Amino acid sequence: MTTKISRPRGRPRRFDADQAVATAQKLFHARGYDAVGVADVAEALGINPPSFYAAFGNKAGLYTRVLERYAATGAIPLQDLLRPDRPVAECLAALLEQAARHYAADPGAAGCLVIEGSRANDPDARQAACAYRVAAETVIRDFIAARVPEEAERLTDFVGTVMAGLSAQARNGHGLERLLATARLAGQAVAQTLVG
Amino acid sequence: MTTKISRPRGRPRRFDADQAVATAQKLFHARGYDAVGVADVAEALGINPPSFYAAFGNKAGLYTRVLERYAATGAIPLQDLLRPDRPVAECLAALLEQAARHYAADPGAAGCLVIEGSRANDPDARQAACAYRVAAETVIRDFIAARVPEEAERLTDFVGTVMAGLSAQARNGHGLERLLATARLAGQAVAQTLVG
DNA sequence: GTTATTGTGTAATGTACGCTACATAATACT
DNA sequence: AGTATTATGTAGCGTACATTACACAATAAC
Repeated sequence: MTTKISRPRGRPRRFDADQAVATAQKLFHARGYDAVGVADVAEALGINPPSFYAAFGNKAGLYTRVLERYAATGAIPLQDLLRPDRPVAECLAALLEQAARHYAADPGAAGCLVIEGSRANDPDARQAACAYRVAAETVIRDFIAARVPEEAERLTDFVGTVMAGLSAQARNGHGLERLLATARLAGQAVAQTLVG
Repeated sequence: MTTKISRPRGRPRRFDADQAVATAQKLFHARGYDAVGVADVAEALGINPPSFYAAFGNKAGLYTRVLERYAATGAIPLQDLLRPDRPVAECLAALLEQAARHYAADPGAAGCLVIEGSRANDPDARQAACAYRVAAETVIRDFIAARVPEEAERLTDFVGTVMAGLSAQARNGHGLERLLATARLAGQAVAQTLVG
């Protein structure tokens, strides 16, 4: 007995929607939301625009699917890095290091999908990406506030700023070594703050 | 005897080109290169597209004029901040603080014109902005290398990353206080590096 | 005054993009 | 077999944008 529910009614799709989202994610990550056209996505999937719109509604709809997939599979695992049983400074330093590795991992990508998506010209896409960015910031802020409440705002802003900077520098061509060196320096700053 | 050279030949312009560049700078700074259309600029200037193209060639041509003006009048004065007679850490901290103040100064603006322009979708505009960004990085790197050569690469990357992050956070709505707090924390990290 | 030169205004062109109308194909249900 | 349902393919619509053709206006040189 497999998990396959009885086949749906009409003509079957010629393409897999989840794989389409994965392909679109690569495109959006490499070129940014605005620079990727629906025609580009359709061509990459080997389908025509109507099939695309029947499956995803519109371009922004596809993007929300991409963001969901990124959050679920591709994003930095905040919950694993920000552990209540380890020093706050250690966790934040690990987060910054992980960000550096993450942004340098895929040479075809350009920074963080969410951070860069927050700058899209399309209002719908921008708001969708911003929501994920704010959510991530909230997780970080809450983590810090539970342990060092008086530094939560300042450290959250600092970490967020450095991550945005790392994403930008990854887009500017910085490789793993340079990003990592920058992230470690920032991590030391966090540690210094939490000691003083 | 004024500086006015003899009037040019044909019909005089109805608008002042330099003031037009200033107006366009505001638009580009507030909305970004891609989001500002030629029609927007023309409307803001009270002229029609042909007058615009006669004066500036094309949209990218106007943008190069805007960048020149920004570098000459609106940008952060690197030469004043990076002084050979003061400690390197002090200068870099002052630079970061100045960046925070700069990006928060105009609520209508969105970050650094050059840094944000480096992300434009239009290749011509992007390359033009990137050239200014690279030039600024070179000034910073040379300044550090003349005093602390072994840290020049690392500190330049760190300062550049934080500035890019500050510009992004300014776009995200961070005000002067938050940007300044972040910049000061980063400045302390620089000082810490140059002591250790 | 005439002519050459330069800017302006109207109106349009070409192109790229998001999106869709419509006829047709492929499948499940009866 | 027949019908309802869903997807596909062709082809196109509407819009926004950068850019320009062309006739006309304003000025300097002669």
